[in-house]
Amino acid sequence: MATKAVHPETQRSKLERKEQAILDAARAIFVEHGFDGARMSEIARRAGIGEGTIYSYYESKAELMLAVLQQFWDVLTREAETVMASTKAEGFFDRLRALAGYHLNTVILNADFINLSFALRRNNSEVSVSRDHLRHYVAVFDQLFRRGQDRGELRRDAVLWQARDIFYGSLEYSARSIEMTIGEDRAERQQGPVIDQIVALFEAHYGAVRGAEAADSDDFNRLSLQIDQLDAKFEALAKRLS
Amino acid sequence: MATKAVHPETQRSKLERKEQAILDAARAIFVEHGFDGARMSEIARRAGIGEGTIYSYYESKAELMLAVLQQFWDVLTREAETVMASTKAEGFFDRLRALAGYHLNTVILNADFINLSFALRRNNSEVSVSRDHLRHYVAVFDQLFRRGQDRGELRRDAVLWQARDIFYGSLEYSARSIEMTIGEDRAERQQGPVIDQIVALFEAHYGAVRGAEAADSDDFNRLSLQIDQLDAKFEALAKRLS
Amino acid sequence: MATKAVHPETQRSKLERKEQAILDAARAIFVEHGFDGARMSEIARRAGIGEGTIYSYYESKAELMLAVLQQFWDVLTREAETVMASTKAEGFFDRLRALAGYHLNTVILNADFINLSFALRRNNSEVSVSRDHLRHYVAVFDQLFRRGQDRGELRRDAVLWQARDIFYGSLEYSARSIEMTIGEDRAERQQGPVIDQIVALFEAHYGAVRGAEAADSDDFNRLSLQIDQLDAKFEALAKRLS
Amino acid sequence: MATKAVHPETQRSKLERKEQAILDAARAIFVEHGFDGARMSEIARRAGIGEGTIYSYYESKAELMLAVLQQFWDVLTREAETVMASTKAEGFFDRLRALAGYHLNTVILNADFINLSFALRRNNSEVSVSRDHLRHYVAVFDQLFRRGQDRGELRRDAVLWQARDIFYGSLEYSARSIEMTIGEDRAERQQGPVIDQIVALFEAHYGAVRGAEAADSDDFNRLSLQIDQLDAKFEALAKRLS
DNA sequence: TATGAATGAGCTTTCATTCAT
DNA sequence: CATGAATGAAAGCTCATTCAT
Repeated sequence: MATKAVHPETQRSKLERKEQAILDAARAIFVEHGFDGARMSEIARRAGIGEGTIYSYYESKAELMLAVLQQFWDVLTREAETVMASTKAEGFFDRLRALAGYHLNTVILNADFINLSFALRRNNSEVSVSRDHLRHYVAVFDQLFRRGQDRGELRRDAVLWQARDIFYGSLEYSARSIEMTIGEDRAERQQGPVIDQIVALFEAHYGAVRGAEAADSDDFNRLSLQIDQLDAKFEALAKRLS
Repeated sequence: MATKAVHPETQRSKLERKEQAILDAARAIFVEHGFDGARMSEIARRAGIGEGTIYSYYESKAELMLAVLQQFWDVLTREAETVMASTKAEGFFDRLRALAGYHLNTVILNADFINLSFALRRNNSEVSVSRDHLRHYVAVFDQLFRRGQDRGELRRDAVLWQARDIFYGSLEYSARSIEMTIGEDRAERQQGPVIDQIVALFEAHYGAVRGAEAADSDDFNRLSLQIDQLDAKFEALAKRLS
Repeated sequence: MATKAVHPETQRSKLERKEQAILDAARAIFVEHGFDGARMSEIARRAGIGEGTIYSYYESKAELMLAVLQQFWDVLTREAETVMASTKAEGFFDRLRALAGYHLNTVILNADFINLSFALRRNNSEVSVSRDHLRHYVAVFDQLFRRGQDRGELRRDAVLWQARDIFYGSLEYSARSIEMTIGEDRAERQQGPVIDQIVALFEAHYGAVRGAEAADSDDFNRLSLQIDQLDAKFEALAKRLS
Repeated sequence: MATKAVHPETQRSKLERKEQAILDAARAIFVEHGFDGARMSEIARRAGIGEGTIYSYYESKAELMLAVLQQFWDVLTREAETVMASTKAEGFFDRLRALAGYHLNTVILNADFINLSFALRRNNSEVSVSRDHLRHYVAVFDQLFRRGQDRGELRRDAVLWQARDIFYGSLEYSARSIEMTIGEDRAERQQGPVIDQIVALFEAHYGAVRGAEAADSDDFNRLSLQIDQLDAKFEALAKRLS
């Protein structure tokens, strides 16, 4: 009886293992040679299967690439969400630090593939990654940022997409610098200062005005408040329209 | 005698014109189809010459690509230097604003080619751009930043490469967002807020701690920024309505 | 006991049913896509069996094709013989009419397969139909013709193979014309005139020279033929009008 | 000066020679292995050129096949017309004999290619010969036959397409028989009797009733005349409608 | 015996590069 | 130098056939 139950299980898991082997091999070869430069035969050899076998899993080279991209971004998104979920700190900047840490590390480790991923967005019409993957991934930041605004830790007038570009743009360029500057092993040591920098920058720029020294509100502050209120009205309007 | 002197001049300029035609055609085709997707025959046709002729200027497709990249970054660097040279303002943040404006605009206009340029860094071993081009280009920022520190406008403890990554990373990601969000013509309007944002961010984070006399200016700047943000939201709203 | 006796019977018939399913599926697919265009996997799917199973019945694609051809011509021959056996008329021309009717109808119904069958004779060395099938099939005509000569209904000096070629050649080309000209359902109506034509032609050309008593019949036949022709023209006219 | 005039001439004729070499090689290989079985590399080798060169003359294998078919039928049609034009005899049956002789000989010599040509009509959707080639070719017969009717040598009530099928069908089957029966060299000797046969057959069956013995018109003939008149009316009607 | 996943030889087609003119 | 016809290596993909289950 057990045999009967286990058998299909084994079959399926074997297929899944093979499929994953193909994906892994494909990713490695794609990263190494780019999409056009990668040869299906080499992917097959690396996956330890025959050339034709790939085509019973994926209809074409382009579709294989798509599957690799899909899985990559799915995993990334899930991990980022896990990191957020398992961060105990409640404050925005602590959580931002956690996210920045995860992202920077990930970008450094997967720099080549992320680069390839972006490159395909432009050139290759058939493999163009649906931007949804990326959008889904950065949604983690978006959620965190909005929550920070709701909690009063961040300025109400901050524009989300600008903050997002600053966050991810800075981190990605920093990742490249870290990669380039150093060999592989010391890369981690450099990440601390970069993250501190980014978080500090967000604190300085996007942090809500706090404490007494800011409280000696004069005309300027009143104006600022009025603008904030206007801003809130806008947001409400925008929401009603969408 | 004049003839003898002029003739080679004409010859040379004719050759140079042809070479430039090849480079222009190559860049257009490379951008449109990527490196592997571009056909030498199409480049030749676009340049108005025979297929074989290209090979008397460049030894191979890879070398042609290299030449295109070379020229592109050289022009960019020279333009950036010109922008800096022709900016009359002496203060760091004003000059930074000028540089940011130039860079953002350039990145938006040449987004596809810059992307291709980066893509080749990884994938294609034979066309990998020597990083020197880029290093040369960002030297403009480096020089500006160091001068800011020397003049006492920036904190002495700021780490140059981190600041540089934040500057270029933020701008590049913002450029992508602007591109994606908007059609072509209104892109310029969006650039203002983004630049304000970046400059304000540098001011807040890297600006040397100053006395009370700067407070007024600070408040003004913050208000200005808030208004800019509102403006950006307006634009977005207007777009959604159209 | 009954079980024991019946069981192998069932087994055998099951196998035979499966084999026939393969042959039927193969014929359909071969006709639809030609020999090279047909895929074994599609034949298997259509036969409702696994891909590999075909190979326990036929060693290769070529052999399967051969079996299909074999069966096809065997069935044709057997049917033609049955038609001859069940024709009560004794006179040559009546029997010829019966054979012509059967052949024309068969060729129309199996036009595509017969075409494929002929095509393979030339092209594909491994599937070349042994000409014996065909020879066996046309033997029905040969026998009939010789009997006609023996009975004194046909000229003694007629050359058998020439007559045979005229008979089958005319019918096959007529079948093509009928196919092309008309949709499917009305094809049968057109067959009458064609058969009349051929039979009349054999009568006029191969018929033994007879006495006056045949003259009446001859005239009748000619009138009948003329009317048939008119009928054919009617049909054509009717079609053009619809 | 001569050089200038001759040079392009040479160029063009060289290209044309190469193109013809490709067509010849293609025809040979297609005949030998069928459309699917033929390899482009073998065609190239036989034409004495590189593999890729074919593709600067024909876009694909299918198009090459089409060109071969095109040329083949064009040549055949032109030759048949030439034969008809150079036949001095005016009588229908003499001219028919000339056409039959040409056709039979041609079919024997090109049997394999004609077979392939027919085979493609069914199977291969992309190479299906437009039936216009064939229609154009048989138009020679059609014209001849109609002229025979006009001249009163042939029955008015004869149906053209039936006569055509009998003519070409008989000849083609006869050609096959001749081929099969004999080696190559003696084939010609066999052609005489076959042609005599066919012409005699047309004379007996389609020849207009002549001479006095047919003139003792009785009721039958009157009926026949009436039918002929009916037929003429029909023809007029059909013409008015088209 | 039946299955269908796996195989890999072999196909057409593309295109950077060469070279006779 | 300029040309573009010719080249042929190389790649993606198909499918008859095999074989472990």
